[in-house]
Amino acid sequence: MAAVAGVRALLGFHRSVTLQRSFGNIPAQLTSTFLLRGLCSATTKSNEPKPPPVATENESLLENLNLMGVDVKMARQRQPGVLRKAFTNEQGLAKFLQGKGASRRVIASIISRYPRAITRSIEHLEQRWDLWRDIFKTDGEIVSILDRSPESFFRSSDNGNLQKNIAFLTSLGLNSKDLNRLLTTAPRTFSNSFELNRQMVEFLEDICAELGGTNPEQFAKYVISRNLYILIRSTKRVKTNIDILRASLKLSDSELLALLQGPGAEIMDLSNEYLKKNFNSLQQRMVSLGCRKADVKKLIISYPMVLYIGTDTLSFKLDCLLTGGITMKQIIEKPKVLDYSTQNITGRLGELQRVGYDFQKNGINILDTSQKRFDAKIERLGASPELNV
DNA sequence: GCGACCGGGGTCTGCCATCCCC
DNA sequence: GGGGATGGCAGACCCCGGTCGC
Repeated sequence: MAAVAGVRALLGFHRSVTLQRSFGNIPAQLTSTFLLRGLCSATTKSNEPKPPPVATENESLLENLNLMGVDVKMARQRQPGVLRKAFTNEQGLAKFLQGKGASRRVIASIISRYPRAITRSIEHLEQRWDLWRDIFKTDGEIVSILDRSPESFFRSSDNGNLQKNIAFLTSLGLNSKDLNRLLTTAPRTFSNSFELNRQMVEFLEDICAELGGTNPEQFAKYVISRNLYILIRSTKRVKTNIDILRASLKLSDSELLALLQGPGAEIMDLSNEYLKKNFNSLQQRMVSLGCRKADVKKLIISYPMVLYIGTDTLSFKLDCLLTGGITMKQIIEKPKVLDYSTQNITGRLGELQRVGYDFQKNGINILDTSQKRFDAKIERLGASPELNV
């Protein structure tokens, strides 16, 4: 047993120092094969080097990962094949990320959640990092995204594709600030194949042209900058949503175009079923409150984000507002009040009730203000109660 | 000074299915 | 057949402040 432990320790040492130092331009597989076979042969008293069994996990790799604080159970669950590989670069990866400012905890978490990260060579990592640094000012920003979404950085081994994506998105007129926001918010966009991103952009341009728009390129750019998740959705999903909106609201081409190149861009990526469910639920509720279908259309066109709110949340918000003395007509005229959290709405209604605020006389705009402005208003109302009635 | 209107910013991954290559 | 690469899906808001007109 002691001998085995010694070999593992030696193997780990070799893996972490000798081997990784030269990982750069040499394919990971070749480098590790040599070392592993050499060690195995030295401990089995056999002249025939034996490769590790194909279907079993690499013991020294498991040991290394455990020492690094990796959740091996999670890694096994996510990508079991990686643990069976004889040739990996976990120490090289760790060293690389440490050099970029990642903590031990972050590195372990990254590998636990996306084990394939340890199959990337140093050369690949350096290239990819440099490409990301074209968009971010500091290494720290990239580390925080890796911590959040390791898959976005490590899933693709094609740096050329990443380069193409950056060039393509830049060619759309997206500036460095837009790219920064895009990569921060929806990093998966940059791991998409260039072709997939191009298809979505072309799809958006086609939609604009079909609806009679005069500037498809501008339209696509607008939609992307307004909805940063659009490029990680399928064209099928977006198309279905557009069809749902058109049919449900009975929109003309120009009305639909205006909606999509306005606030409607933000709901184009919702799941199709969710969008339908929320629309039906909203319509049902509004009709039951005596609204006409035209009112539903008016509300959605002026505030499409109402379809983003889950049915239960929306129902609760409406209940709060209605029982607080606000009418449905007021909500339709001023739907942005639904933008605020239920907690915020209930809190403000309570405050306003306390000072005797009259919504019929003063309207409901007070609910759509920043907390600072709201507090200042409450203070004034408290000092001069006659203003409320 | 105040209210109304409006735009913008933060946040948003982990998993499964499929295809393809070795 | 195994594993890598990639496509696609579900999940489901909140808040702030600039500007302008009165």
